[in-house]
Amino acid sequence: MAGMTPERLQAVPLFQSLSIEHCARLLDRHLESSHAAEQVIVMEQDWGESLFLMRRGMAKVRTFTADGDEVVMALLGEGDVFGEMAALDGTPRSADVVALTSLTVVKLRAAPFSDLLHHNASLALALARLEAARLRDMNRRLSLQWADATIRLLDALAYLARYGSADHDPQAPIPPLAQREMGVLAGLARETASRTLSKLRSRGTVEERDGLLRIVDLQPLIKRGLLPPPDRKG
Amino acid sequence: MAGMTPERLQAVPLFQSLSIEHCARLLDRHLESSHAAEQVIVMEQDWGESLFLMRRGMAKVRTFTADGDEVVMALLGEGDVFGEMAALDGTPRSADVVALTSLTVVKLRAAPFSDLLHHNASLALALARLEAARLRDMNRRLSLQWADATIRLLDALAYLARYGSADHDPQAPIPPLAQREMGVLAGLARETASRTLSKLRSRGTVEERDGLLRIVDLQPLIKRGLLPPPDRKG
DNA sequence: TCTGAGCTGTGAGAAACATCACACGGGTCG
DNA sequence: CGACCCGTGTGATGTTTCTCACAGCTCAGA
Repeated sequence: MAGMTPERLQAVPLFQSLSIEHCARLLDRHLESSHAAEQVIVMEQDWGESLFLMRRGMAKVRTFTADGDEVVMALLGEGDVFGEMAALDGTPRSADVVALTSLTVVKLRAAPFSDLLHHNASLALALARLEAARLRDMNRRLSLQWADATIRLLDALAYLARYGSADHDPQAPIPPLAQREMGVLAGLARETASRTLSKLRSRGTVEERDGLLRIVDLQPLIKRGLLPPPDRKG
Repeated sequence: MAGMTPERLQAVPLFQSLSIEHCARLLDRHLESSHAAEQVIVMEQDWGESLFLMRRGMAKVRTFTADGDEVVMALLGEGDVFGEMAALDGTPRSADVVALTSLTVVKLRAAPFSDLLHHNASLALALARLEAARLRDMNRRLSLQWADATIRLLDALAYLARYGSADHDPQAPIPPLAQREMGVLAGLARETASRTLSKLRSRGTVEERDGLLRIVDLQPLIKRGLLPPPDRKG
């Protein structure tokens, strides 16, 4: 994949309202780097100076609770921007970002972004919309607290599928992850994830082909309002 | 309490960057209304046309899961703005707002707010910051999924205290709520909330005076990173 | 080819909560 | 005043999930 260009930056939803010149300014002294799965990309102390753009691949934002349990706060996929909250209000963040697949990220300087935010209402508005979308997603995840293991795992799989595919398709094939990863994402013990996955497979709700998992039947999620009903395009 | 004025609107954090004239414009044809505890203030279908400001009191934003369990997505206190997400992107919201205490809200028209957002970078930026702050709060609540009943309830109480007091003090006295309410907020059955509350009382972690609950010992929350350590002001 | 590490499947038991059930007490409204 | 409603405390029991334990498998490297 070729390097980052202002045109490619402008294609990112958050930056769509910016001129090419502004995009070029944001790319001043940027860094592009690739990482293997399981590598830690951003650590706690790195937040604040930079803004990141996922160029390719998938990652998770995670923290640990006081007693050492891992909590996944969000997934990041192609085109996602992160680190913008620290740039917004300077609050140090107690989370780090870890690659789930091999991936490429672009690291931008926070200062010019911050400057632009103060002068460009469209950019600030796009950012507010982005945060609002994330908030909606969190609301959805919060309501999963009351769901059983089956739904939680299925939702986690759909979540992985959406962030793993460029078009956010919940039925896209899911990159091979250890059951421990899926468990953490769904808030389940590894053993429970294993048993639940077997059940989903035997029911035909999910399917494994060439080592890739795919959700066959989205109905259980749609019924619970965890996914919008499928588009009926004319 | 007297009616709403542009000056009072400007005192709200979100609107601090606006001129008095702009604030006055936002107040064009606003409505102010009072509600008793447990009244539904905004219903699902009301979202989108209006922007709301909590003038006095406390409310909850709630939904129901597919199998009828209530989920509290957020609390709202004095000075909080809500309904802004629907105004931002027009997405209908599947939640309603219910008074927890007697309260007063101001209903503003979404259109002038939306106009202003497109032209005023400071306002849009303030909104983005607001959403980011809410996102942080949600991250915190998500990590509670792994905590036991005691911590969950204690956190819910601190949450109530902060939104019930003007200065966001987690040790402020908590308005009298039914155990069912506390349970819902903490994600616990009513009986579990009752038993857990007894335990907290007998341990001296919380205290009841004049029918008001108050958290005496914040340490359990601070230890788990659910509250920032107390300020040491000079 | 052997070895060890890490992942997976699965059983058995423990733990934490939910659920059901019911007694008690304080209001309110006839 | 008495019947009733609603909230509370608390026992008993049920369910779900976690935890511990272990065996089989695959793959990388000596």
